[in-house]
Amino acid sequence: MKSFEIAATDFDLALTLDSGQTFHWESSGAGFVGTIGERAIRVEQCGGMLKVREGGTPSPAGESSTLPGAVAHYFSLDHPLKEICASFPNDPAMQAAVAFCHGLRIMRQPHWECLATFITSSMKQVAHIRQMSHALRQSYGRGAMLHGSHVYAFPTAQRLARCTEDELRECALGYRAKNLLATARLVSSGEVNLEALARLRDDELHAQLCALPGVGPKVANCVMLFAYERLRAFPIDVWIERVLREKYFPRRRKLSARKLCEFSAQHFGKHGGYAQQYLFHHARKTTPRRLSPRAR
DNA sequence: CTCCAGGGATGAT
DNA sequence: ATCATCCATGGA
Repeated sequence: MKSFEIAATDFDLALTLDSGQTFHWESSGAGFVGTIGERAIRVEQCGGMLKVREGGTPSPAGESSTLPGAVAHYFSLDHPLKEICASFPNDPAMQAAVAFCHGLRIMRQPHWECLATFITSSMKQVAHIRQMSHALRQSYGRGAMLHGSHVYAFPTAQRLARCTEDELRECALGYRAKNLLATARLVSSGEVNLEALARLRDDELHAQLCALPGVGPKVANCVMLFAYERLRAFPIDVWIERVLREKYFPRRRKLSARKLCEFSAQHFGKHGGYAQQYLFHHARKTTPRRLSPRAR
């Protein structure tokens, strides 16, 4: 059981983990428990420091990197956040989002874990995506012990490829099960090499990801941004589309999705993905939830 | 009960 | 090339 601290300035752990880019970290007292790849981790922020503990069974393959290095890499503590924010356009919506999201970093997630999770994300709220992620992990992921409780890694493509569609449906995936299974088999067979895709240019990577079952432009951009460190990638979901239309094109009818995509690509610059994440999280956390029918 | 969610695949214009 | 429809599931 290893334990240590690392410095983390301009970083807000809770904000980052709650921003809708990863879906498996759970609160544990003042900290969080989850996995970084195959490693079971507890991490707690104390000012500018991260207290980290690694739990349970070491991974069978053995991790090549040191744990402090893996944590710093996973949370992208090396990203120059001030420079990134300074590159954003200077408009009111963006300023409000930046003020709201201080310390939010775009993480570097494992390729397969991120791809598989976002395949399950279509037409699902964040809470539902978390449920599906946990179900897949508990059913098919490798378990480890941490603080006397079980922590599960995300299942490998090889493991999911051996499942039936019905088995995946038991994790409440619905129609997404078919796509996840098909993509898992492509990755498992080696027909698609997710690590090799990292060498491609942005447009080529986007095209290759969109060729996978269950992956369209939006999911491809999420995977590019959250797993391949393509900080220009700008996923447009229902929230961001709403923000763009309301804040950047008020009372303009007939604005195609194509035009919104072109606008966001040119307006938000080389770190557009960061800008997108700030706008997304700000909108999601400040938009009042609809009253329940019962309350009215 | 209804409405909607970090969409994508498919088939019709 | 754009547009409509369907797809399962569960919170609010």
